[in-house]
Amino acid sequence: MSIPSKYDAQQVEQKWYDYWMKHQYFHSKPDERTPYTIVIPPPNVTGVLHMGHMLNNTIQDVLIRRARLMGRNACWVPGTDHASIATEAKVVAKLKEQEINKNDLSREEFMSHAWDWTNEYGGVILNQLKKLGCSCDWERTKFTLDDDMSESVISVFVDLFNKGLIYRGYRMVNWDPKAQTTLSDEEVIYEERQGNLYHIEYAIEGRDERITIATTRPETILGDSAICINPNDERFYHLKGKKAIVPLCNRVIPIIEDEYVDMEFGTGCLKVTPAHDENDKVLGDKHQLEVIDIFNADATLNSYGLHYEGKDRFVVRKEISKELEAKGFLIKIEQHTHKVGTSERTKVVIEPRLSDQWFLKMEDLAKPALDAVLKDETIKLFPKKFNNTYRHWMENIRDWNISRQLFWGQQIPAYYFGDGKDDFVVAKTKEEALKLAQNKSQNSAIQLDDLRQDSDVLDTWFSSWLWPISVFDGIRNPENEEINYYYPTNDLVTGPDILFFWVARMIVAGFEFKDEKPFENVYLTGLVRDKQRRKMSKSLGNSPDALHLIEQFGADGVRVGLLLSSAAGNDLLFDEALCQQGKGFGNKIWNAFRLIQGWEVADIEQPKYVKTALDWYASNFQKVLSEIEDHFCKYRLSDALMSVYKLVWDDFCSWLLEMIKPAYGEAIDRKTYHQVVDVLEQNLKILHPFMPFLTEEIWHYLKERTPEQALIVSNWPSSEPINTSLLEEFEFASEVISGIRNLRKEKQIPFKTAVELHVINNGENSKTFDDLISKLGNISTIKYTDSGVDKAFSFRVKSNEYFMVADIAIDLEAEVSKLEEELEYTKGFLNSVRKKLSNERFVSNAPEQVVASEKKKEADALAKIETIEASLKNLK
RNA sequence: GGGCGCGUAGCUCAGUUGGUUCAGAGCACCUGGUUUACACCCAGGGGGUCAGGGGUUCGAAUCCCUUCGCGCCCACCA
Repeated sequence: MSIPSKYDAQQVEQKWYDYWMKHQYFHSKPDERTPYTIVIPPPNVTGVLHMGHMLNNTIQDVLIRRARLMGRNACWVPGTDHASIATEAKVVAKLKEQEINKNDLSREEFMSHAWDWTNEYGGVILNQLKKLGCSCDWERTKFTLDDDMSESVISVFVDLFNKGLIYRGYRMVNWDPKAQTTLSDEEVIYEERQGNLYHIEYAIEGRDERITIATTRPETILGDSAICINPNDERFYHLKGKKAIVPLCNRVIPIIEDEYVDMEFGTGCLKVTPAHDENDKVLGDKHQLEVIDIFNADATLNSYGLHYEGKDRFVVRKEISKELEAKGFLIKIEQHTHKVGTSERTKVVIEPRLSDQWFLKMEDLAKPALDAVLKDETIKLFPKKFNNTYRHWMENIRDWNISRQLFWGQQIPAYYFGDGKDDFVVAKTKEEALKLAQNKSQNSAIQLDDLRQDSDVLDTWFSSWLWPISVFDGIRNPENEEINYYYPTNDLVTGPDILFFWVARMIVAGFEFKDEKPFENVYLTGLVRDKQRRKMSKSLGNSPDALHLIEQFGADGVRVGLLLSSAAGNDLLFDEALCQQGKGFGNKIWNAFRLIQGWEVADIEQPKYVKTALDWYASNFQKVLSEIEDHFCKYRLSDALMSVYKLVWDDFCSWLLEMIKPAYGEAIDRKTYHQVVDVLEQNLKILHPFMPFLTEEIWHYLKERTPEQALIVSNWPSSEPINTSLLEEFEFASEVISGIRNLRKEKQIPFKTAVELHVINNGENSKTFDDLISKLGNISTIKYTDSGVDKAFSFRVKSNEYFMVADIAIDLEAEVSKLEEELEYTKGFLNSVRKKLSNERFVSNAPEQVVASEKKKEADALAKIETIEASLKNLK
């Protein structure tokens, strides 16, 4: 088999992905093995792969591939989310291009357009994940609007309603006037904006006096139902019980008293507009004020808006302030910065609005979810710092507004049979609803056609909070084999931005519907940013094209590039150079493999030093392997990768292969060859989760393999005892080799020139590595002596002294001054150690170990001084 | 306004309970090296008052106080 000198990622990656798929290595079904399960955070069905997905899914694939190698039954469930408001917004925009207005369409017509869109663009993102190498069980692909998924959602709604946890309420909600739907609190983004504080005068009824209020929203005066003062405010004592007149509309409203009013802020009195402000609503309820809604659904003014009817709220704000000014009501405009709520999806300013909505009571549901993370710690967040954020949210949780005035989603299974407030029933099907309605109304004449289903759909998170359960059909069939086997899942990998939206709610759902946590560990990745720390976003255009990156660097290269700097929870500053580094690493591995494959193998004897080298590497491998395990346990994937990187690049390539590689033109003995191949195979196994394609390719070049012997389903290396003293001996030997290299460089003795090495051995090292020192340092012979060597270059490792004897003139003076410098430094060092040791408080207070180590330093320094002085004597 | 976190080499970050992993890693940079797997390489090297100040301690990047700078989350101040 001829081996290409260049690794062709494009072709190789496609080949192995097809191969894995063909042999169903991504597919999982319950068996006797321990499961390892991940459910994908379902991306928006119409989304395209961006850097965040790349990072997130690379991490999941690393975890799942490692678990598979460790003998677990690895199951990674993929899927997509219908993302109600986001997708609906896209469909609306697309329809607009075709000059179709959403409002002109029936629900059925709109849904048909939306499904067309979904069928056309949906799943593109999943195919892109395949390019990245993601080993998802594609046979399990789910969509949150699949029939079975929707059934689960509806069944959960009915269940919670019957438990009294879902209720219908006329409440102040966040209204998105563009999408014309409500939003949950979490979908509202508060932005600091420069605004105005308008001071407006209201006449007092029956008196020649005015009262001044301050507001940021002058247009809402048309909805005022009271003026409120603090009962303790002396300035307004005389106005208690009086009435005020709203400018322009001349409505007479009461002046009420409430301690809620901050006497310090603004003018110390405020206008109350119950329909358009949450706090005002509270005041309104308390004082039984009239609720006057002045807006239409699109935030234009309605008939209460007088001559402003039909105009947009912001237009009115400008115009009304001018009118107020002209008529002498506006007395002052102050600059004022305040936070404005905006829609996460449409970016428009949210309007607080009173409307009928569906809510889920959260307080009791949140309790087990809170304890699981913070008290029992049966669910662990990585990094742990998110525990605080989680606590804060869960302890201050508010009822969840789950209804949305959209089409794209599961329609709320509430059916109205009359005009009364309570004339509705909740049921899984219309048929069931009919029976309930007949019962409730005591009217058996009600027909199917008389039932009107609620026109709202459910919040998209109301389906995704069931994801870890519903993908295994655990809602509809709570005792099915799959849910019992795969649930709870193991790791969840997602961004901290949806910790509340999704993660917390999944935990709530897990305890409520399965009486069990949905996952054990939550790995929260950072946000991917560009080099200037800006978020990657479509609008900034700073997000590299994911597929293009894969074309450029190969999926393996991109995976490595992403993982090299992505400590959990830290933002990742993405730089293409990292992918280049990843690709370079692949090249390095490829060439190491080519080197080994290129050796001529002969039936000759194995040199003695080979065993030493291989034994050392075996122990070193074990040491690094345990480091890697440790990193994985802590979800420190970039550290794990860095350990593998250094193991393969430095230890395997730079040390081991250099140690055992035959001299130019010579063959390698058969035994060594096979042993090195074994070592390479062990390396490939731990590399595989990070670089699946390259490793599988080499794996099959090394040996003829059946599909059952593919790397993806091989086994993670087992842990073996470590020979620590051998590792220490190598450590010492490597310092000797560095010493030789340094001297060679310094004295310009080329590697080709063999030199002798004379050693004064003060008992520090063994001779185990001498052959290897000779090989890597090109030393003709190593001689052990008692006395220094005349006219030779020298260096020291610990207390040993090494003399390099070469046929090269020595600059005596330079050598002497170098030694003297070293002597001086060592003496200074000795001094500082002795100073410490003569400090009685140090000796009596510091632990024995520390004192002992200081004493050792002292002894070493003394020995070193002695050898340097001896050398100096030799030179002079 | 409240809470959390961060500031260590040019860059991105490690650094667990104060003491041999204590001043580190990768990248970048500098010097030398190419008929002998790989210049996507090899060998070597420089570089940090651990944000500033104060304190506790025999000993502080690590603990405490404080100043400065940055980030995130939460909150109804009209």
